[in-house]
Amino acid sequence: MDGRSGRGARTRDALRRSAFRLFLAEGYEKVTVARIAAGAGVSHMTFFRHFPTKEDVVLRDEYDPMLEELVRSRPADHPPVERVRHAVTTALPAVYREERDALYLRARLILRTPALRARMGESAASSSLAFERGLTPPGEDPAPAVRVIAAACTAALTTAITLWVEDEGRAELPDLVEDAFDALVNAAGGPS
Amino acid sequence: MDGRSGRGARTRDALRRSAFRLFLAEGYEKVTVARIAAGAGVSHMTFFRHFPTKEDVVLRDEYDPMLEELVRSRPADHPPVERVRHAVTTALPAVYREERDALYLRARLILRTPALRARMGESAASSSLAFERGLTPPGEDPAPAVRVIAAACTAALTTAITLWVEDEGRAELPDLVEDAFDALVNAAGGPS
DNA sequence: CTCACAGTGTTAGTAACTCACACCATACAC
DNA sequence: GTGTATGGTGTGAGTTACTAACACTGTGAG
Repeated sequence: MDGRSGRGARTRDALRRSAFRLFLAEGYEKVTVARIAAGAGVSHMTFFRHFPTKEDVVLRDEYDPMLEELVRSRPADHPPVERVRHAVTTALPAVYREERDALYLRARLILRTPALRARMGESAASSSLAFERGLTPPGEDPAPAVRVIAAACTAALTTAITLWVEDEGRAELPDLVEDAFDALVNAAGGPS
Repeated sequence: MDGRSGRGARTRDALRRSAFRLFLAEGYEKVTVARIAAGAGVSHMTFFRHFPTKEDVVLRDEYDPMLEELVRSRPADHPPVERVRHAVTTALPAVYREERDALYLRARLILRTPALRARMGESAASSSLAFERGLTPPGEDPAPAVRVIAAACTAALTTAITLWVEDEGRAELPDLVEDAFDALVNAAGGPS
């Protein structure tokens, strides 16, 4: 049981905290898994029992199920992009108010570390899957068009986060996300 | 000079061929870099001089500059998605006729190998950059909206390839790409 | 108390990658 | 020819992410 309560979850959190503390202080590459584990008072094997790879400490997040539910909860006759957009703009501000700094530092760490940036596509794919599922009635397979749209929405979201980090966090992420979805919706007809 | 002629390019190609032969026969994970190198008659160090990682033998491609040029060559007052779409639907059929099988086997290998799938986002990012550049006048920085659109087009393209492989290559990739761009363009207003 | 079991530690691997440095082949000067 | 750059390659030793096998411990149920 690798669940979310009990001793397991506590060392898991300790490992994550130890990892971020070290990564932010010294950079991802300079920190070995052994030191992360030592910082959490466990051995390197325990690290790998909780996170399949070093990259996963940073990349894994838990937002997907929430996003899927939020998308599903919008009326099915609304345009799919709007369903996704509404889900995101509903969920984001709450998270954003609570953990803006942590969110920014994490995004910056990912985008500035080649090894992490390289594996970002995987997180994106998993968000995309959540959108696909939210847009599809339970039991059915997502239609090809739905998969394209889900992937495009994910691309918009990822681009917004990238712009946020390039801007060094001065702009407000929810605004950038709004702009990104606007750009996506206007893509077909609008001028360059 | 790691260019495209001379002894360097020859061993580079030999390494790529050796790698694909072994990967397709035994699977990506079972094959070590040392064996790839041996198959090309060189040492493992030579492998890493030509490809920074094992994954790069499969993931690196050379289409980006061509795509950028094709996008740029379309009139700048056309909608950006159409410029990208035209570039892709122009370039793809030629490549497709010549190397359909190689293309399919490569795509399948990537999508079915976790380590390669995980790093697909990196290739996607590089195609996206090519689109951004093609959509932006030289010397200028790509506008945020352009970056969203480029990323969305890349997502459409990637989704089409994924569907092609899931379909086991029965459908024609150019058709799937057309459908994916249709879905993208109709995303804003169309029904679910 | 005992038993079950999840969580952890130890040890010993494999394989991807890096570094330092020496070697060789082609090419061009003289 | 002989020298001499230079790009490509080999050797060998090292670091680190990750895996496998197996033994240990603490906690909770009966």
